[in-house]
Amino acid sequence: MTAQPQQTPTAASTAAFAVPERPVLEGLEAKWSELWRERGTFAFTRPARREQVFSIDTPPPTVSGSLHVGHVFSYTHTDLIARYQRMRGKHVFYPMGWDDNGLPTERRVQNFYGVRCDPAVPYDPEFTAPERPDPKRQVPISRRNFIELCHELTAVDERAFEGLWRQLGLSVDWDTLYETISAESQTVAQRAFLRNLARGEAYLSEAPTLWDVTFQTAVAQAELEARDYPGFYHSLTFHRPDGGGVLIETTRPELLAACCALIAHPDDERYRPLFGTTVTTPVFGVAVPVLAHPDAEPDKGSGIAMCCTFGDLTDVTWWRELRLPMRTIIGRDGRLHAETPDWIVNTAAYERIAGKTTFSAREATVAMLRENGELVGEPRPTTRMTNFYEKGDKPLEIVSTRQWYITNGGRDAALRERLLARGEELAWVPDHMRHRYANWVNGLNGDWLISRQRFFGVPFPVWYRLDADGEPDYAHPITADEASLPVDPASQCPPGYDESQRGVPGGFVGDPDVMDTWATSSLTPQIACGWERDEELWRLTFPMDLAPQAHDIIRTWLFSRVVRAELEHGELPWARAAISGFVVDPDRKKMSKSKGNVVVPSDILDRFGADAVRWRAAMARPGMDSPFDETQMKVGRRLAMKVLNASKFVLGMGDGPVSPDRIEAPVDLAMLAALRSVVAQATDAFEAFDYTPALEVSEKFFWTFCDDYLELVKERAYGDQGPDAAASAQAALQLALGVLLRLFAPFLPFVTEEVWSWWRPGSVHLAAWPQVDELPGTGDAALLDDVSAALIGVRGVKSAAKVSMKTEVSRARISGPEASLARLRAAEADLRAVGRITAPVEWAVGGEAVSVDAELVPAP
RNA sequence: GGGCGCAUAGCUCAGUUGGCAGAGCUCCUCCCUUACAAGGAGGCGGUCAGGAGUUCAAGUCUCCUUGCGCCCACCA
Repeated sequence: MTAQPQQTPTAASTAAFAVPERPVLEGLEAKWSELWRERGTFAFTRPARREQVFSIDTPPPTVSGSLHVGHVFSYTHTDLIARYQRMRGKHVFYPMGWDDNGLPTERRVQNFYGVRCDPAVPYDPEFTAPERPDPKRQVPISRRNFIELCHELTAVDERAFEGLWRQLGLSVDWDTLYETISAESQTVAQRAFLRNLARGEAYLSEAPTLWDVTFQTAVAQAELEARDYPGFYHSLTFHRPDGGGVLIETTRPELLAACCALIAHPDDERYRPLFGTTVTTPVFGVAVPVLAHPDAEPDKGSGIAMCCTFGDLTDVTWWRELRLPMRTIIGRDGRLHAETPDWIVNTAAYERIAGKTTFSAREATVAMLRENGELVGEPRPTTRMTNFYEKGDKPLEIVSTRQWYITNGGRDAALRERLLARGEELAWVPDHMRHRYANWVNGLNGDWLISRQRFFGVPFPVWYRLDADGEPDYAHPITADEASLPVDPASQCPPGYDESQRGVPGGFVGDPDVMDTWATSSLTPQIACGWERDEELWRLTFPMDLAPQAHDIIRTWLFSRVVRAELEHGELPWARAAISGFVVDPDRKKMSKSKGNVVVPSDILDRFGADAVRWRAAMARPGMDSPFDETQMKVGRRLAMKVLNASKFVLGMGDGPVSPDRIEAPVDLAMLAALRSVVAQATDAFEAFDYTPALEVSEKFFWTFCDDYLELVKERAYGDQGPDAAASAQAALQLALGVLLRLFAPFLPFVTEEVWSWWRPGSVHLAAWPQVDELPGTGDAALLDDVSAALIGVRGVKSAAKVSMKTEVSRARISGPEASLARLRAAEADLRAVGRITAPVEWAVGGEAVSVDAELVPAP
């Protein structure tokens, strides 16, 4: 934001209002965001009853990422609702959170400082990060040093985020800021976990797990992303006892050493005779059974597949349902085990792939197949969909590991039904988004894996007893007392033990893992609303009113919060979810850093101003994707500027406030009657959480107000028709402006606040949302339409003649339906003034619409 | 393959219960007018994706087709 000279509110000579000589948009963000902070304008104050509160479960942005224009839009959408509810008199509980824990932060710290966490390295209190980080050669540092760097960098990132949100004008209460890595959040996450554990909803299980070899951690189903991945089909020959061969096709020949069966469909005539027999694998000579399973697809490949532990999720199904042996060859680092497994017959062959990456092992295996004549034909290129961790760039492997899970209905039909029912109970804006939730819940294939083999996160508050051989007893974890939370089992002892017993037989060991980020952020309602920390706050804010977010995280954040609230409280965490669309590039593609089409939000805020950007955001309806287009920002900026100028004009005439009792002119009453309808429509739209029509209807009125009404009454307001006529116009103008500023306040918070400060006490954002009854209803709104039509007619004549609008009209005849003419007669004086019509208007009944015929005074 | 959404002016989008096709931007013409030239006024611009049906009447309701987007599934 560029520093701007303060606008000096110099009172105009004739007006009582503090209207600046030349109002400008520049500097309003800096001025008002600072004043709102000083005055605590958006501070949450606690009322007596829950119904007086409107509470919002703000998405905590990942501070290790960068905010893009899509964030700006969706956070603006929430702010529109927040500001409306506040003006409706609600105590708006609108916290901000920073999601700073977890793998994204670790990754950013690694890249930013050129370090990596190595738990084996001792803590170095003197450590300073490398001056010139080399991303290729990351310096190994201790866990504690690493976590310190995470805190250091997130603090910097969070200041930048806060600055952007203040510039955008989000009306959050910064005193209720939370961080997902804070001690308080850790306490909530650990407490909720211990409750889950006690109720049997959390459990430890050794099972095949989706594994990212780069980050060396397990990942959850919700974090998968299927991508196209190139590969090759290889045809391999397995050997039958009778000397014949069985042809199978695979894209992953490096898993041949992990093969534990061949599998075909039970009805497949080609392979029926083989079921129950044994074949031997090529290269490694391992005997494996030929089995039947309905998941085998006869028309895929050769119709018979090799099952390995594990190539894909189908392998896992077969392994589990057919009770096959576990033959793991890929380690957590993505390399093949260095030691030759005991099931391998041809050990010399395995030694040629031992310790290699999957890529090298594939080449070596194919070479051996070729040498043996067991490769049929040549590998054929193909592209298939492969699962990746959404933040990773290598395909996921499946390895058997011990992990913590939380039940989510993926393996429990009854729980799944309960969660589906919650999705139905929830109000969705827009409504069709509920299908995405149901779609996801119905597609779950397992419980929620929450443990990550990482460092910067919430530790599991459990320890394991070590038996006489030093083996952990995973079946009976020692849990922390709730009163002791948050705990770090890596540095604190379980109850009844001391530090000398750590890691020794008969002693204990702490759980080494941390919870996934989503496991903490699934508890944002509990964190923000003070669950078991602040009973009064909890009672006033939970369940919350609104869960705003974009549609990409319905399956993660939205669903996981429903799960945790259902398990812990047996109810929805909020009444309503409001789903924002994405900002896409002009080609309708999702914006992403890798495509280089990301628009930097601070840039557009600096160039167009926050009100203009917010205006554009508000034009994107809930759930609708919206292409980025700079020209649209200019329209918002023009509106903000118009508000400034029109307000200056309205407040600059006369001698200050004029009582609404003075309003008598039919034109004035007509304008106010039309505004009544605008207020009603805008209110209805906001009540349905549909902010776009609220803006559209207000804006449409405002432009007519400026272009027609303001022009029409200008001369009268200056006093050309006497003091009473002037008073009527001035009072109507002031009354309308007071309403319009409040209608625009949620959308254009800076410019409306600026104008409000010229003539009204307090903040427009704490003023009451306009009511229909504030405006007189005695006028005939149709008069305004007739006047607009007549004005367009007069202007049309002048425009067609290509003369100035100041050109005098010597004779004007207005024709139209009788009712319209009757209304227009009441405005004749104003019409003649704005149209520079020198003679009385001639009225001619006829036609369905108002039209104007005029003779112009020739230029001298 | 399953689910959801979208298709209206060159572009971005409105279009309530079926009742004369709209706005803004762009473009063209004009006007430096005492709130506003980062402005104002006027105008050009449509086979409502295609087809069938219901109806006095369909952009709107029903069915089909096509195209686009998103989510999920899809590693033999």
